[in-house]
Amino acid sequence: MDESIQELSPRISDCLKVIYAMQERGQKVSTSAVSERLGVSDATVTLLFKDFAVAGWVEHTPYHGVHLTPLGERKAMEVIRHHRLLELYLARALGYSWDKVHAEADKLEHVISEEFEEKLDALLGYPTVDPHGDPIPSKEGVVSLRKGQALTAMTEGQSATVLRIQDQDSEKLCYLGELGLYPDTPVALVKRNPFGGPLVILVGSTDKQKEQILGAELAEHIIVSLPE
Amino acid sequence: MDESIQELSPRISDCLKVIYAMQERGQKVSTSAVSERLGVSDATVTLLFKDFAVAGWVEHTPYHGVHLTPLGERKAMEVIRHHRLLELYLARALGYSWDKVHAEADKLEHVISEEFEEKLDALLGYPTVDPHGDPIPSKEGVVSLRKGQALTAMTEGQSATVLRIQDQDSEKLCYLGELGLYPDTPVALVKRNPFGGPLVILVGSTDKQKEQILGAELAEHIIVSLPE
DNA sequence: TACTATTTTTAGTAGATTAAAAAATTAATT
DNA sequence: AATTAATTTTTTAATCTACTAAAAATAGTA
Repeated sequence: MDESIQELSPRISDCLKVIYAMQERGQKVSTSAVSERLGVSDATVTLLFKDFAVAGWVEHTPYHGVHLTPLGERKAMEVIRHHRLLELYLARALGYSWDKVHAEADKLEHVISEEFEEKLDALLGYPTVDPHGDPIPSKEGVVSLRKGQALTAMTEGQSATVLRIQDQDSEKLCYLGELGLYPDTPVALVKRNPFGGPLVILVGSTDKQKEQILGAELAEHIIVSLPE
Repeated sequence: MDESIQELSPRISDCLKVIYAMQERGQKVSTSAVSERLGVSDATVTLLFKDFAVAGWVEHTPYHGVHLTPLGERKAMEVIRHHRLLELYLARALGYSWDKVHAEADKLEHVISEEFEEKLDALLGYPTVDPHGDPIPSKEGVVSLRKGQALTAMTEGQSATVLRIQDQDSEKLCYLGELGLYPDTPVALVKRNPFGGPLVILVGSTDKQKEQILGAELAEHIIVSLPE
């Protein structure tokens, strides 16, 4: 009767996550970009795109990639909610460092029940952001997007607060942690070197600020919010 | 080079668990008995038995089933340790009722990392029994078996303590919970009716005992320890 | 128009599973 | 004991799913 996808296999939910993440950053969601991120062949992604289109999760324009439909976005939200709730739980309740939560959550998210999710949610006090500052969608699939901009877009002398880190690479996160660059940390831009050169920033609250140098590559993935 | 099984797929670890559980109860581990418990065909189990034999986990006598080698027992212990640690964690930390922990642990046990296991272990204070009274093997695969006997083997008038419940059926556990029959609960046998009839028992410590009637079928799976 | 990139299609591989056939075991009957 | 019947297990051949390499189609570009 129903030809569409019923249960979300790990591959399917991973693919949904990738599509959503790319779309969120305003990138074109092409076959090759997704295949590279998932570590599978292009052919596999083409087939996934077709299945997703049949399920009504994406609009698929052959040779031009996909973009999520409202239904697909809801599906993606379910997956991302599981993932981010788990990340926060691992960090808070089990003492995981923030650079390790992603990999563990990636495995757990495929098997936890709705009941498990609800218990986590309650235990964490119905949180709205994960350890990287990424918003946790509500049960209904609503995200409270906090407006921000890349650290690289700040003007010299400006102050702001770290909102989120859009990178899940363990080593990079580990390094940023050493610099003290966690969500909710105050930062100020001292100097931006030309030609995509490194930034000089002040990290921490005014009483114990520390000057740090940060490559533009990394800074691009640090989202900050300016005070009104 | 190495033909033997490297990573434990869910099917493989589930099969190991079933073999161990049957062997622990002194039952013959036959193809059909295992296939029924796993919900797969006999042919599948025959193939699994062969793989296990090649890996050195079981002695396989064709047409006569398998029994675990010391190596196989160690492998089974790893799987069971994961499972029982998770069960206890779900009950203690997330407030799961004891009749629900089994199903959730069954899914989680296949994906958790060694680091996750260690964090659970430490957080729970290096426990030795799970919510059903089943022993949690140590990291080295050692189980501290507490001697006991089925409730049905008690003599009338005798007192004892519930040691473990050898049943993972959610509904049965739920019912036993209503009767107050948890591990460490004192019980006394008042009367055993003939021909496998129901037992009359006293449940709870002497100040607030309650008389209950219990079918022999259920009582067979309740293991108690007699005082010295 | 021709060349390069990317994407899709096609045909086929590999792993897990099973239905059905064949073999072995067990139990019953003579 | 020998024979038959019933049961269980194993083998075989085939299916189904997820995946990919290579070929074909399409899009973008000089």
